[in-house]
Order: sequence, then C-alpha cells, then structure tokens
Amino acid sequence: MTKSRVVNLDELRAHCQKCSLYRLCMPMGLEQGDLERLDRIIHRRRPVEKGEYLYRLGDPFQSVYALRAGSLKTFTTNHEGHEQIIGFHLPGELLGLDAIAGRVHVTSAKALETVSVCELPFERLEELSLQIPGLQRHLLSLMSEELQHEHCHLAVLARAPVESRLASFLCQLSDRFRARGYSATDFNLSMSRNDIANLLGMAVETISRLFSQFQDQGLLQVERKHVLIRDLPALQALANRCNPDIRGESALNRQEN
Amino acid sequence: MTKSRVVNLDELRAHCQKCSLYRLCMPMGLEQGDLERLDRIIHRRRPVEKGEYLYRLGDPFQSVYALRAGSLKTFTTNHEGHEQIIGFHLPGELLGLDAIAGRVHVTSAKALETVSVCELPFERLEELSLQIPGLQRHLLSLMSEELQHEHCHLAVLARAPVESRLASFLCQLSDRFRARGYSATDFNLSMSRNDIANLLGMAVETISRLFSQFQDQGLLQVERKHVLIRDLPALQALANRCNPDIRGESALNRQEN
DNA sequence: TCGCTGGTTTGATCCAGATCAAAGATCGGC
DNA sequence: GCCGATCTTTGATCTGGATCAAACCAGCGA
Repeated sequence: MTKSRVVNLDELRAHCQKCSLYRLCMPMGLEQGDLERLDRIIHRRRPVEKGEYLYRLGDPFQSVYALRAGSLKTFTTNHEGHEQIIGFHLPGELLGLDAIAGRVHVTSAKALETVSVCELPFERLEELSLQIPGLQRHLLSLMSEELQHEHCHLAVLARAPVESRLASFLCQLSDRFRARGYSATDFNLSMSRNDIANLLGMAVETISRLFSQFQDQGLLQVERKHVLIRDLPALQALANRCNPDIRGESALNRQEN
Repeated sequence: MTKSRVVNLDELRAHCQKCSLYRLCMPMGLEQGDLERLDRIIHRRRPVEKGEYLYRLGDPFQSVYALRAGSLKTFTTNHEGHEQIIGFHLPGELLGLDAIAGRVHVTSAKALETVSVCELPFERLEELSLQIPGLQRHLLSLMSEELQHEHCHLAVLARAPVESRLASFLCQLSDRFRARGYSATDFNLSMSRNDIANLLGMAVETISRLFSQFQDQGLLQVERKHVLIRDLPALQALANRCNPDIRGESALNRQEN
C-alpha cells in the first residue's frame, strides 16, 4: 500500500521535463514550451504488473506507450496459438507503432517485470507532430530505427548459426544498457531462457547449452538471470557475422583509388 | 534510342494526378491542390536497368523512392560479404524509409528488371507532411505497415517449416498482385530461386524441391519464372501456420459470455 | 549455329540443432 | 518451511534441411 502510494507520487512527479529518459523517447532540442505541450497530452498509467498485458493482439489502437521503467516483450500469436516473440523492450522505448496502419494492435505486449508507462493518445500526438517539426521527424526516426533493427533480426534468423544468434542478442542488450547509462557488461536478464529461445528461433535447451559453452570459453559468466560479460569483443566478433557492414565491402566494390 | 525517348515522354506525362499507382503510394483523399504540391517535389529519374542499384548500403540518404514500374530487391551485406535479402518490392511501394534515422542507407536496392521510380527528396517531403495532415499520417501508416510485414517475416523465419515458408511467400505475392489489379493466381516471378531461398532462409535446392512437390500435390504449376496457382486456399492453409491470428485466440483467452 | 555461363533440378550424404527424457534448481503460495 | 509448479540444465537420440555432387537447360554473345 505504502509502496503503491509512493509509485503514484512518483508518477505525478514524472513530467517529461524531469524524466531522465526523455532524451530517449522524445526529440532532442525541443523548446520548453513544446515539451510542456507534449507533456500535457500524456497520461501516466498505473503500473502494469509482471505477466499482465499493456495491450493485446486485436485490441483497438488508441495510443502508443513510452516505457518508463521495467521491461516487456511483444509477440504475435498464430492461429495455432503459438507465440512468436518480436522483441524485448527497455525504458525509453516507444511501443505500439506497428498498429498505426490498421488501427488495431498486431502484437501483444506483456510485462516481464513491473512496468510503468506514459500513454500517448495517438490522435493528439499526430496533431502535435504537425505543429512541432522536431516531433514529426522524431516519430519517423523511431520507426525507421525499428525497421533497421528488425532487418538485423531477420538476417540473424535467416542465416546465423546458433552461437552468433545468442552473441548477437547479448551484444544488442549490452548496447542498449550502455545507452541507458547502465553497465554494458553486467546486467540481469528479465526474460526467461524460453523467451530468448523463442526470439532467436531455437530450442531452450540450445540456449542453455550455449550459455554453458560461452562460460567455458571465458566469454561470460552466467548465473540464473545475472550475466557478466568477460570478453565483449569476442562476443561482438561472433555477433558481427550477421550485422550489416555499413562501412564495409569497400575492398570489394568501392575501390576508388 | 526511339525507345528511350518514349520512356522519357512517359515519364514527363507521369504526374501523380495521372498515375494509376498513386492510391498505393500516396494518401487517399488528398485535395487537388495538395496533390499538385506533392507532384512538384517529385523527380522522375531515368529507368534503372536490371542488375543496377537504386541505392547502396552506406550511401548518404537524400530521398525515398516510389516504385512506378518493375521490381527490385533490398538486401544488407554483412562484413563477410554475405547478402541477406530483406524484401522484394512491387510498383506502388515506397523504398528507403529505413534510412531516415541514420541518414544513411542501411540496405542496397537492386533492380530485378528495368525499374522506373519517382524520387521524393526527403527534406521536402518532411516539410510537406507538416502542411498536409493526410500526408504525415500516410507516411506513418506506410512505415507501420512495413513493420507489421516484417513481423510476419520474422515469425516465418523463426519457426515455420520450409513448406510454410514458401507457401507464405507465394500467398503474399499473390495478395500483392491482386492489390495491384493483376491476377492473384497467375504471375511471373522476377527473382531467381536463389533470391527466394535467401529471403526465406533456406537452400536453393530446397526451393526447387518444394516447387516440384507443390506441383505434384496439385497446388500449383511452375515453369521457370511462371507460376500458376491451382489451389490458393490450400496454399494459404500452409502459410497460415505462421501469420498472426488477429481475430483469434478468442476461444482460449477471450471468453466473455 | 555453337559453346559458354549462370540458373535450375535431382539424387546422395551429412550434420547442426531439434526433440525426447529426466534430473536439478527456484519460486510462489499456503 | 513445505510442496507443487515452473524454469533450467544436461545427456542421448533423431531428423529436417543443408551441403555436396553432378547432370541439365535456357539464354546469349560471338
């Protein structure tokens, strides 16, 4: 009880201006006035407890959600009831953008731990984006980033051997933690082995074996949810077998000298 | 020569107002004036011949492209030079949206046959989107659709057995041809078996065997590039093993009576 | 027209990783 | 603090689809 009251007070206090995450979920260089206008359309929802849904596949689309604290997974469900995880989400990320086109949610979002979110009614966000150029650009950028990210995920699923898949997953998590000011090498996994396996298109047993293998090779230490990366470069080398090589292929196709 | 002059004349004539595709690539219900403003920022580029690039991974991002005729593939290249196809694109689609965030192309786009495109300088498109609400919404919708589509692709790659993958690919093509007013059951593949295999994360040999198998089962007829679908429902049944089930899971989770 | 090249098919073999099975850990509820 | 449920690990086996090998075929430039 006391706890829930504290959370609520926190939420009331959590205006964009004070929020440590706004540089992740909202555009840089917004004027004070714009930030306030933005802040005014945002609802702070009560926390979503572990295992609860923020939204479900098929729900009408009203809002996008900025994740303030906690983490969650998004997934689709096919007609046989099989769940396919699309991604895990960390504070500062915007959820639900894939529902804009059809005005209906095409994924479900389930909390992996207690989650608090800011709800942004999409109609109002759209109006505001017409008035604040930086906001429009930011929305487009966020979606573009999401597309890029899914491209990488596609490449991993299409080709990569299992070691690269897990390495890629861990490196990506590491990057995202770093970007949020947390340790890039020492963190906790909020998702189960099962969820990781699902995301990466492999069997739980394989995940488990790979964690052991990586540990034996001195790449990392795992104990239950806790991961300590010991050799990030080596892990990145494994991962890079998939990621696109932007500077790359110079030797092959771009020799201009 | 004569031919190229004809093409150029065609292009000059090809304003949005006259273009049979604008309802695909551009927003519905735009006023005449808005359509003209839009039309004014568009460059018609000379055709891109088969095998040529519209843009390459690493190129600075200036414009998005609306495909007018022909088809192309987008792919990334990893640091070992392996190509991973992200998708095939048909007339009416907008390309390059994934480069907005980083201002650099993260995929390459290569023509599968002679292609003509409208080039939309992104800065101007962005400005215009601030002035034409329908345009902003349309851009967001297009990206949202692209996200949705990639979710399906992820699900296919993560789980689906090879038959479902190919069935899913064919059904999707079929839908897209239908949406463009072409036959949904009788069409030509502009991409090689190799490209299909790459997209679907499998070996060419497997694609070839599956085409034979589907033909033996009476699902379709293939001869070289030409496909005639004989039993679309059966093909869809195979494919649906992956696609998200929006109305679905009602029996399990939504019993409210 | 011929012969080369790259795409496609078909067959035989092999292996990465799934599946099956079962024993530990952990955790939440009472 | 106990107990069942759930998650994780480890080992043994099996198999879908990759890989290897080779014939085949269409298109095209000389």
